[in-house]
Amino acid sequence: MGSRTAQILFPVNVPGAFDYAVPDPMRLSRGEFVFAPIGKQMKLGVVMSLGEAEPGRALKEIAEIKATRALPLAMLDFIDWVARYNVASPGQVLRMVLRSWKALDPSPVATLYEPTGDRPLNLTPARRAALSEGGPFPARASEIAARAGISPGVVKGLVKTGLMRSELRPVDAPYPVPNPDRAGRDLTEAQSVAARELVTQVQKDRFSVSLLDGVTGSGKTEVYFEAVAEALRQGRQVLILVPEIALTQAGLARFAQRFGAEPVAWHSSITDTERRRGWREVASGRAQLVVGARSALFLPFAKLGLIVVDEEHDTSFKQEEGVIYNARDMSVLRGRLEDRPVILASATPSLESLHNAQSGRYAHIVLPERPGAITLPDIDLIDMKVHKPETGAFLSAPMVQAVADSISRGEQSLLYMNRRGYAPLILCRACGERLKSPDTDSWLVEHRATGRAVCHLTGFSMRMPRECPKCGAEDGLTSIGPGVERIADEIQTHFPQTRVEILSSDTTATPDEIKARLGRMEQGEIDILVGTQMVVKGHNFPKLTFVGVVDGDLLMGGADPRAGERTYQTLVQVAGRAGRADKAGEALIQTHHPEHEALQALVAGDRDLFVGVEMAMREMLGLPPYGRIAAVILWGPDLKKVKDLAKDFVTKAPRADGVEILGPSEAPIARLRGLYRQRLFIRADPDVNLSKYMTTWRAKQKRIPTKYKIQIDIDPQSFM
DNA sequence: AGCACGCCGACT
DNA sequence: GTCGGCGTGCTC
Repeated sequence: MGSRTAQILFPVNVPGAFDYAVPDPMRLSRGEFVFAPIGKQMKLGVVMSLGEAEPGRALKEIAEIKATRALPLAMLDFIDWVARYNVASPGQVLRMVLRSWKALDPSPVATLYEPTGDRPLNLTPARRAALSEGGPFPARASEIAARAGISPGVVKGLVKTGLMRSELRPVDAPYPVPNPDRAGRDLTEAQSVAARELVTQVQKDRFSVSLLDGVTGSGKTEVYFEAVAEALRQGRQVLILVPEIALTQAGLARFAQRFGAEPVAWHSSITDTERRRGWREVASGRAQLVVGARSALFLPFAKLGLIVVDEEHDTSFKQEEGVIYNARDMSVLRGRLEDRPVILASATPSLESLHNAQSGRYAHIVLPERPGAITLPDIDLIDMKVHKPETGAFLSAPMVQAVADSISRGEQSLLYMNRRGYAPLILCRACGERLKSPDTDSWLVEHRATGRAVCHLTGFSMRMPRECPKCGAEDGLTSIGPGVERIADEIQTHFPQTRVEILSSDTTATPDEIKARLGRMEQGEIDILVGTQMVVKGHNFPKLTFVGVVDGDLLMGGADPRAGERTYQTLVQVAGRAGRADKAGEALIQTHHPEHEALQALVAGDRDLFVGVEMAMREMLGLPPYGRIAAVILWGPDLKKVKDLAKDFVTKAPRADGVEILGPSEAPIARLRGLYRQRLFIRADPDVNLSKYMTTWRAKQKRIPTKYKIQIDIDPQSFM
């Protein structure tokens, strides 16, 4: 008779799950949480699978089953697949799933107090205050005390007199239930057709991917809301992934408006309490609507009905640290494992998704522009080789003129400059020294507002020095190049009477400040807004009619094969800010490369033109979506050792047809936080299983010193 | 991820 | 002499 075993996965970075003996009376199922001895400690792990013991192999015994809800089985598969696809250990993936350990325990309870409603007689002032000003009830004694300006002891005293009652309540209350049948906005005929198609996919009750492709103002959100409503009607849960930047109160409000209940908001900076509550409510199946950043994909949904990835092209879906993954791609994977539909929505879809739509793997649902809706502005290019600004200036004459025209019409302008601070480079005229971060190969950016020199990669900052730290020359330091602060200065000198403000993460650190500034913009209290990436999303300003892109070339060049695509996507979004219902706005883009196809397509308003040219180029080079890429970054404290490690690692590459290896070479950021970085590139034909290839490759590398790391990035988005 | 083991320098 | 620094290796 064979005894039973279980494979237990621990949330630690070991290659896989460990085998344990299941003690005889224990009833155990997959997904359950158990305590088991590992080394000298007792750890919490998850039962991945059950089996029969092979004779003659001594195994330790599982100690105990934890009394908590088991992980859904689809989640176990998902953990395994995510690990394999991204060349990570399943333990690391489990650790992402278990970000909130406390969620496995029952909710903590709090004592809440409320008035019994008995007629108060002869009350002391403190007691009267507690009853009249302590509300809303029920509440904690400390909350009532704070509101009434009394001490918590008074509240407890009222319980003794019978004027208040106390009650133990779980701290983690259920979320309000969304109502799918609240009326949404009226849909046009084209929108209804698209919505019906998506609803049909939800009703089919199995895996499918739909690319919802519609320009700004085509009502994408309203259309996918219909599919969300259908999944909610089925009593299932819906996950909507949005870029981190969209997770503001304003961003969440539209979900609350449509479904009459605040959704679960999930992102990296929610409090522990919210995280615990959200995790538990999602795991129980009670929380129905989750709006979150990429990490929400690892929540243990009990009955997932639909996943929506909004702005699917957005680069913030790529996790760049720890387990490196792309939440958009992992959404499709999860949809497949759960056998549920996935919707990818975008005004500027990624070439990967477009390719999948064209080849029929995804349903392609195209929304036409809505008549009477916000229309895209007229877009023109300014050739900076022709319209050179004066030395030290960055705005060309046509750009300044366009702002002047907008001001004279009493309208607003937006200048887009995706660089924080005043100047990206501080140079010594005397000796040529460029100010750098002490342990990182990146220039310090001058921030004039705070008088500091800042490293944008590491956060290092110092007081802006008066003399050159190298040669000591006084007043030799010069600011080279523009940032938002400098552009704001420049435009202000052109128009001293206008109200110019900056919107960047430096000038507006808190959500309240952002809200306030956007509010002033909406109210027309700002004439010219100079902003970074922060201005791109959402917000429509009715009086904004001109958008100027200060540097249309910023994203081009370098090793990034998606630079053209991202330039196009960003500029469409930025230019779209100037859209108006009654008349088209205007957008001007300053560039040194007016011939670039991304810019030409933008001017022509012809996305297909750009996509066609870009696809042809990708196909010729065998790049995504016509091939696969991976990156390897090797880093450590000693330059020579990192170089040797990289060379040695390359010699271990398995032989395979259709795989090319480039490098090793110095990474663009050659030194980061004191660590030297070398980089490899791998390009493979589409039929190569690149994840498997990289796994085999890494297995050939024996252990390396702990201070050295080999990081594998499947389908890299960042090329630094 | 922990935890132990082991090999080096600064104290009682 | 030993206390403890952290670099290295292992956990079914």
